[in-house]
Amino acid sequence: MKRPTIHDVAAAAGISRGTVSRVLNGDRYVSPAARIAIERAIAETGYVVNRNARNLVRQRAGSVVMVLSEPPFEDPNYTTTIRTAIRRLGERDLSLVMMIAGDDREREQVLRYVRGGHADGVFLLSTHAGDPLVDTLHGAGIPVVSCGAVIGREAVIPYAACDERGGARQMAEYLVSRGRRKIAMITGPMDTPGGIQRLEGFADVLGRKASKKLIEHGDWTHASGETAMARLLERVPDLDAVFAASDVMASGALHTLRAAGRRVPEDVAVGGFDDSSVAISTHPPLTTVRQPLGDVARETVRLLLALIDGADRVDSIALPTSLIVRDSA
Amino acid sequence: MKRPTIHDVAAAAGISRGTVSRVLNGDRYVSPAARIAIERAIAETGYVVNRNARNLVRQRAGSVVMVLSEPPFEDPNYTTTIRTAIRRLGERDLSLVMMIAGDDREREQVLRYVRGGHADGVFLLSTHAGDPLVDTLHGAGIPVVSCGAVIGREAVIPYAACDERGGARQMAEYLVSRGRRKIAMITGPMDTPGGIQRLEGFADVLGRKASKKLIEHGDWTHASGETAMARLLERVPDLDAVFAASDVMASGALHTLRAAGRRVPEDVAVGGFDDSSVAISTHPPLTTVRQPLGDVARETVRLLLALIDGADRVDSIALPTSLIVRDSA
DNA sequence: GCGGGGTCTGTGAACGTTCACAGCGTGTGT
DNA sequence: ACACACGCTGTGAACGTTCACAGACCCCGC
Repeated sequence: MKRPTIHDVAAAAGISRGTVSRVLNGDRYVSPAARIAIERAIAETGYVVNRNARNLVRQRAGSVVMVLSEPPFEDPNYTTTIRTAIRRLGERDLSLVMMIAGDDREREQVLRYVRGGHADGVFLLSTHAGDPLVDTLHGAGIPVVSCGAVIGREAVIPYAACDERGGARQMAEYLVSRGRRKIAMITGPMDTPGGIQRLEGFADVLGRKASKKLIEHGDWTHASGETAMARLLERVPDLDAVFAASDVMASGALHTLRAAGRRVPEDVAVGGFDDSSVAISTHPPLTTVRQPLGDVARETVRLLLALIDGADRVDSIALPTSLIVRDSA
Repeated sequence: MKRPTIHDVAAAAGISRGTVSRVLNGDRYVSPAARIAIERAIAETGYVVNRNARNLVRQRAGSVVMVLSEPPFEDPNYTTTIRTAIRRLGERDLSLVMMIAGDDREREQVLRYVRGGHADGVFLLSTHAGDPLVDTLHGAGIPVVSCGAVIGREAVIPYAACDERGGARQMAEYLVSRGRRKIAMITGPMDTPGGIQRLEGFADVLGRKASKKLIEHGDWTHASGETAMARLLERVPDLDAVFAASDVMASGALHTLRAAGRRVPEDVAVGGFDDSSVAISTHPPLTTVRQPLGDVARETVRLLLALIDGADRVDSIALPTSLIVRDSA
């Protein structure tokens, strides 16, 4: 009934537990005979190493904590990121513990958890500028990386992200190439990398034509896309294209455009960002920018593992996006 | 530099480590004087209990593993479920470890993890009928619950879920009450509770009018919604309503209907299920059935905790859904 | 004054590993 | 013949807790 320990394996194989530990950890210096005897004993007894004991003596946690900030919006992209992270960490026998840092109490909990040595590293997700947790975590002397840049802390928290700015440039260039002349933009919140950098990319291409009149700020939600579009139409009734920094906001813009009697894409072209599940649900389907989410997650984990392995610094990385052309532009 | 241990706290408070352990675990039988001395020492030293040591001696894992099956589709609902679960488990100082069981290798990994005593309980998510993991996990003698019923194992794996059948009934009744006469349905895969039970609820209301001609099966994807709708239109050109078992499939149906020149809702009413983010992105916005995702997750955790605490059986529960009326029906 | 129950405290052993160390053959170079 | 490295193995100590036990103290009733 009791779970077999390393002693049981040693006894079954007729070898000392030290040698069993050695084969468990892939040490060289163990004779072929001993190795196969032990491997058979492990199979027979169904032995599985006790992580608590191992981590206790090794002074490690054996896990990485992924910290979700709680944004007011739903991000369907989380699942891909989580999946990928689990996979990559699993290869190194690290488990992924999830935590939320939505309010102060939760931030305190995360901090205690990390300070208590319960994690070997921290994986930040969608953390916004000024989050108090960032500095305290970094100060705790534990490896911290972020999936997506942390605005204002780009230098201190390594990250992997998609090339937000380049992606926005792709979209802006595409709209221009299709002959659009008055192109507006609905940005994300300006304390997020997606909010700031997608606007930068837009401005890179449009130059002085990206006037303040043509810019509205949203908060990633459908509703904010609707109202931003309404304001833009009021200010610039003859605009012929709009680039929303997310598909969800683009779908909001579509609603407003339809209500105003504008045809898409004939009168107004609409571009989105993310290539989320919403992109193909709208009418017309959205031309959008796809992020390589799996790759971004994989790279983020790679950075974290490097830090855990002792690297004293690693370089952040931006991965290229791709333009997905559908009917809206 | 080194993390303070219980010995350091004991020394700082001038009390033995046994007593420190007692206040840590809320034992009665500790004098007020000792308690405050120790509490101050804990605060001063910044002591946090070492979970590995604690769990080692307690023979527990201190965590619950959430197992994601890998379905071919994206489920934006995961995040809500994960969030809620983390919250409730956190209150009991249990951490949430995520694992994926998409292929055999991963299932093996989950099994080893659980068999190795690395988890105190298992939280299944979106597991489909016939998943080999279910029986082996249950056989491992560890508490297992599921968020959403596991088809074919309802009796052995306790679960919390929304009232799928009742929700479908709500939608069907609503369509009938609006005067619709030829109502078709696009179901989910018939090895999932959402696939089976939503069809049952539909049949409950329509009775013999729910003929085979009016039923098509999808796989939750947008594309499957499109093709299912096309087949239905071919078979029953004069249908005046369609109920899709998910919003995503409903959005696929909308595309096909539009391409066929049908107006929604004038010619054909469309109903969805989930009230996901796509429900408000479509044109027209979807009338749909909302699941109380947070409550479902909370109840699932409650069941799991009860089992972990030693209950030998708990009762599964179904939570009521609500009809969200928008423009599509 | 004594037994006994309740409250509180300290101590030793255990949990299952890893790691450093010491030891033992066996072969190899001098 | 001797030293020495090399490959391999066993052993004891440690990691930081909890838990059972034993004992000290105090109060109460007789």
